[in-house]
Amino acid sequence: MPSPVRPSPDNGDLAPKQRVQDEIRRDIILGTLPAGTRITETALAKKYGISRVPVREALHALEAEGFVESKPFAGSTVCAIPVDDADDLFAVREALESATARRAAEQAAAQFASGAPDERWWRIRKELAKILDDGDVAVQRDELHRLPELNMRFHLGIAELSGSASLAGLLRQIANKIEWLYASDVGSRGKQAWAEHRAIMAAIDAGHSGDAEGAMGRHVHKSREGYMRRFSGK
Amino acid sequence: MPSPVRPSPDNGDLAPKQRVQDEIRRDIILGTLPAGTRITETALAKKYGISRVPVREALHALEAEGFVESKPFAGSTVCAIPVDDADDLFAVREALESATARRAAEQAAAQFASGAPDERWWRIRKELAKILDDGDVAVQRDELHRLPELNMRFHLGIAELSGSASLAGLLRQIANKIEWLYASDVGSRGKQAWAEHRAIMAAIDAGHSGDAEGAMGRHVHKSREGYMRRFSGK
DNA sequence: TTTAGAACGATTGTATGCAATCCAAGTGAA
DNA sequence: TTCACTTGGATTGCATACAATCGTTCTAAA
Repeated sequence: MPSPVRPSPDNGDLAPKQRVQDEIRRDIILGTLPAGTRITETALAKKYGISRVPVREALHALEAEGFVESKPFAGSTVCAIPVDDADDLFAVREALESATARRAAEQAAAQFASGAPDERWWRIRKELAKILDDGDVAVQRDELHRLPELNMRFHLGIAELSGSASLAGLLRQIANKIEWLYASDVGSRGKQAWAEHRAIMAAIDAGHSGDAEGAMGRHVHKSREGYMRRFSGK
Repeated sequence: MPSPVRPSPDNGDLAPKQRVQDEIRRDIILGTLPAGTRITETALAKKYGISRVPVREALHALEAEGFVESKPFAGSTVCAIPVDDADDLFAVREALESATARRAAEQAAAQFASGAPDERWWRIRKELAKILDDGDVAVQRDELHRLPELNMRFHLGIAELSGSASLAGLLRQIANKIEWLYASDVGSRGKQAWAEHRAIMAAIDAGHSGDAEGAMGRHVHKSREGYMRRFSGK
């Protein structure tokens, strides 16, 4: 049996490589490892009590994700927060998520049309339902610190529902960077943003691809404006 | 001295890991390794005469790029060509490259304004000049098979010129997938598309960020329409 | 004092060996 | 026949050992 409750997602049963990768990424996003920090495989291996090999693979993956930069035979350093790219990243995200929402709606329509229920589709759909419920509870109880993670899982879930692995992969990358942009100011995207998720989900469930695309586009656009207003002062 | 001419980019002096990674990606894009092909580390290690470790890292990188899919303890398989995602990938690329072109123009303006010349900037700018010249020569001689690679290098070069590592990284990912979409039909994007590159470069050099953004956006949009017309029959 | 050059330490890159895991074929009894 | 179980092979995941490379520092000569 898994532990009944996970206060912080420790992922104790994951493969060491994945565990280390998630841990380092988290440390970078939360600022525990500030930009410019030098990272060596040996030090991390000792810290986590494992060999260099999984650490090495984790670091390479994080390099592909844009969190660390490594030079051959010279070690890795933590990249700078892409704060200058914020507006552009949001622009790309807007195009990307509009597409995933529309495709998710198309998938939903196909799902209800054909009599053959797709196991995978229903699993994701049920998970999204739970995410929405959890978010509503969090809003009611004013536990806004839980929203960022739930928000990310919602958007990635929609991407999964779209059935497109390449779009979902791209979104994962951008979502990580945007989470990094919000840094420690995590609890501020607010209740209004969360409320919009229900409308997006409803449009997808109804199979209204145009509505879903539009709702998601406006939703992301508001996020973008909110961010730029608060952080960039524009 | 490096070999004077490289008929096909063999990259004989790169690190084994990088070499293998590029080779496998190329085999996948060109169709030598069709979708669904099973890939094992041992087989590749024997094929390239190296150990499993660099092969393993190359495969993980290709998984992050979306070319192969691996399951724990079960091996990897070549992913399917994301042909259904073509239109969406082009849409994302349009947003992305509009941003890189605008930022590249801003960088150019800053470059000419301040008296301090940036070594890196000029290196990339000179490389772009050479790419443009090579492309023109290829067009004049009707060697259209050379255009796809030059085209990719031009667009990635503009991204480098933008100075944004995160945007450049995203474009690399999308560009790989789009090259995959064109598959073996590589020589067909035509002379007209290439001619537009000069106008984009001129707008960037002039520091006209709006013009650069617009020209690049229209350029990519035409590519998108061309692709969808020829391949998707829409 | 300055500078060219060599030697050293630190770090990554690669190779090999072993452990963990999964899948499928085979085996036995109901 | 069918189904549960075992068992074997194949494959990846990890640990350890060694080789290649880069920066720096120290030295010695101009």
